[in-house]
Amino acid sequence: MSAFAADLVILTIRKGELHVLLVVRGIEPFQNERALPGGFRRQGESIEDAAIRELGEETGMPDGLVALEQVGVYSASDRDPRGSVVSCAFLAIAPNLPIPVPAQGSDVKDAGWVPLSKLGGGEALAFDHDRILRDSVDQARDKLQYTTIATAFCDEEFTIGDLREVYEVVWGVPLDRANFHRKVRNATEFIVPTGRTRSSGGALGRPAELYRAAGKVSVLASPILRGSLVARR
Amino acid sequence: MSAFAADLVILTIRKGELHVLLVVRGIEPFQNERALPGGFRRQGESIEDAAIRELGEETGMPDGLVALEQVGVYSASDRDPRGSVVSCAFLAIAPNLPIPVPAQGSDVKDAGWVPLSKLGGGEALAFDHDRILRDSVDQARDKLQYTTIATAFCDEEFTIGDLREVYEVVWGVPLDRANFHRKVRNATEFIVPTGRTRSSGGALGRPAELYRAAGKVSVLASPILRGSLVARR
DNA sequence: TCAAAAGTGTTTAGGATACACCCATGC
DNA sequence: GCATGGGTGTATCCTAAACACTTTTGA
Repeated sequence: MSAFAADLVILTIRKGELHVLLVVRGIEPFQNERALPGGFRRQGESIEDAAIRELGEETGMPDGLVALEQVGVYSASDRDPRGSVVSCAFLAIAPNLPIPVPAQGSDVKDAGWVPLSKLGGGEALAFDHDRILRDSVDQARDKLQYTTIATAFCDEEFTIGDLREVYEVVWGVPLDRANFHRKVRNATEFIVPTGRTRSSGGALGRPAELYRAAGKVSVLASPILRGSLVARR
Repeated sequence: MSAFAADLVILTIRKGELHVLLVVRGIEPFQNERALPGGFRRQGESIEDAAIRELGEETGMPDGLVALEQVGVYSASDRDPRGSVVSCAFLAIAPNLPIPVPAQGSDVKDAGWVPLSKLGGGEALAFDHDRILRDSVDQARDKLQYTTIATAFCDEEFTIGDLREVYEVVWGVPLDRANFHRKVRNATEFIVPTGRTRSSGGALGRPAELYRAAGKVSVLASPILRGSLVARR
């Protein structure tokens, strides 16, 4: 039997740490084990449609909440004990996502945000999902450098501080505040000012200017180099 | 009916121009029209295995001749008139490839190298292969900037002039010879000298030092910026 | 000895770096 | 006022850019 599935790596930042959305499987194989959300494609569905549908069923995330990006296809013949299952992995990075709630009658028992630091090494997930998760996070780290994908981690409107937090959390290094500000401010086709500032929010200090993404995710003419913006002290 | 296929975008440089490997289909749908090589996955095969097998059958390229890289999955429900066919697209870039020869009994009538310049816009290829080709070439152009993939376009041993030709042909711009030389020579984890020089080859002038790739294709710490190396005159 | 291609030197300009220093707000 | 985070100024350093120059071969 040959089947086609989608698996999703949904990343978000919570309390200054990178989290991934995981489910606990309610059925065999790998019952009661943790896995990435995902499932089988149905007739007439594109694989992207299947991914969005499964995300909604298994975690309650509404359609259109996140933009999906393909990571790759996983088709090793031994990746699923049920037989030949080809899976397409998708990556999404989004801010302030709600606590997931599996739909009644779905194949999962539970769903929740798990900090990546709590998954260190080892065989933590079902199927080849450890590998898929690692590839996806690597892709996210690389893409921060040379694309404008970081804006997808933020709200519609965001401050440069919000954007910097994305880089710091995903890269795991502190960046120089002043130089980061200038770098992204001067980059073309990255962020555009809205003219508003963030008045409320409980944050201390001077209100920050608000920006929005300049357009679709694109390749940066001048990359945000990881090595060079790291703060020394 | 749902089926899973692989399509291949094989690029090479011939006479200073970027060429793609195309076939003429021998069966319906799109009989007698040009398409990318590719075909259906068989039981127990990974999708990569299927891609390599089809490449051999349809164009006579031996196994292991090229390293394949995933481009993406194409699964729109109307992309194939036969019904629901999910295709995974692969990209390979390689030097000095032979003239293709379709195997007897394969589904293609002919195979050959076609310069990209002869395909300008329009609906030149079967299925959604125009789209797949465009996405693949875009990916190759971007990856030249921030990965060491250009070495995959060259032979096992190559000169810096060979490497520069890859950039110039794929990007379609002339680069400053001297600055390109220093940039790639000083980049870490890109190229390593072999100590030999290229004596023969019919080329005029001083023999060039030979290099080989430093390792697997990786992300460059300092990207080869397209805009900045372009020669002005 | 001449043309052709490889490789190196050198000046200059612009951007990155590492800070120091102001600005605006809540308490 | 003062702590906190946002924003700007600036001296220094480093690399990219432009192009002249030298080296090594074949004819």
